[in-house]
Amino acid sequence: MKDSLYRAPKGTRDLVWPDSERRRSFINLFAEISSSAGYEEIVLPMFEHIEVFQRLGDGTDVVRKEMYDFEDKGGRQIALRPEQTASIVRSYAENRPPLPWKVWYAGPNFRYERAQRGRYRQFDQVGMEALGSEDPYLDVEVISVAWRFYEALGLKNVNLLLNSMGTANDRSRYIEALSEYFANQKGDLSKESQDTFVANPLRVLDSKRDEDAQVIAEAPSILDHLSDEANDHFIKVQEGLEKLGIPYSVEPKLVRGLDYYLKTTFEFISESIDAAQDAIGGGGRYDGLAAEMGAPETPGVGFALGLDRTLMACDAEKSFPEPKHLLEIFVVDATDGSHALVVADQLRQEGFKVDRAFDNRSMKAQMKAADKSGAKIAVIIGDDEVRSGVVTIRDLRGEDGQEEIASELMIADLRKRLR
RNA sequence: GUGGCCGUAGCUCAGCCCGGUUAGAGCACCUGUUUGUGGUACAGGAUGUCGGGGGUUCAAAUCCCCUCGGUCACCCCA
Repeated sequence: MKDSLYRAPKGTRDLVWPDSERRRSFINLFAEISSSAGYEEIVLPMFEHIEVFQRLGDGTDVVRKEMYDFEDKGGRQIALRPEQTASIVRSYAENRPPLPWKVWYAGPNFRYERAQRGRYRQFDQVGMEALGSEDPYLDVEVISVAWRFYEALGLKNVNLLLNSMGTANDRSRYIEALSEYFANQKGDLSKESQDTFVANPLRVLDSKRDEDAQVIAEAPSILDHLSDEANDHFIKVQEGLEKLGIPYSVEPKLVRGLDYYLKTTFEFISESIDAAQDAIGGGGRYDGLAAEMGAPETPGVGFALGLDRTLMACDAEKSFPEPKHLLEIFVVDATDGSHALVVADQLRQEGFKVDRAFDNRSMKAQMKAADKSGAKIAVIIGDDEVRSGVVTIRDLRGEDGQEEIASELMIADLRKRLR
């Protein structure tokens, strides 16, 4: 079967229980926390016209080489979404909801790249976006929701890295200064970084290669290129975080992968993940993006968290544990299975969580199944019980206790035991 | 896209370097010891085209090539 075409495509996988349920709980928790901050859920298409994502900038790898794009039967150029911020801004431009517009989302994104642990071709993100305000405290709110979410998951070793990319003007002045610097130091850069420099000078700051460390360490800092406007904004954000007691470190070399960020950018790093993929979330402000999509100038700020990576961090920190089966009752039928059919249905209608075995297996086999199911109680029905109009109720957890109860008293008895 | 490692039963893996009887172990699964009772113990049982294709050879899980997949690192990102 391993060589078969009938398997999940490269970079994808099936989420089966308990992972499937843990994912759902994760999203539910995020929904609860973000909606308590006034964010409403938005459900977006999983694919868009490719132009929507090309707005992310052709200097980004997400656009250059990771796009899952194809032509549909109507000849449209379509791309599976590599992230959801672009779709949200597109939705904003299209629907023009009243401002401020605060939304949260959860769902899969797609990037065509080489898979490895914590990096898949289809991967889930949860995130939120707030459009319509330039208030630096909105940046703080967005960051704080992410932070409180990590806390709610029980994560302790998360670091918040903070930076500012300045205004559009600051950003391009900085890129100029950086380009000039790197152009002079070119000989000391690794070959890979020299290539990166041509495509996107900012990204050189991201290099993890030792040979680049020296050049990068001495590179000009964005913080020296901030206008008063951007600098005031940045200071307000830091003050806000301090008011909330959220620790952060300013990281002037933090360059996020998407080109649309202005002013505030941030990233959450897990210290617990023993892999290269330690960025578990990130975001920032994108005040220019709405105008690019044909809407009036509208500021925006938001973040996205990777579900898989965040759960990797949870595993490492032994927090947000896997769910347990919640089965309460297992019906064992030693006659022909018809009594289990009726009793299981009856108990389920009463609100109990009930399972049973099929195929007329031996009583021993059914008891084994009952034990493995995690049920607390076995309701046993055999010929004797049927004759006397009773059921045997056996406690599977504690000591070997079992007793016969008249059928009509079964529900009352089970309720007493389980509630 | 680049490089390293890996791919043997449902799962975790041994065997591969030094080709050669019916390819093994543990766990899980099924049956029995207990003809109506799980969790422990003991006994027994089923399961593999040794990832796929090609080659070398009298003979390939074992050697060579290609391919697919996984994994780790780079690139980049969640």
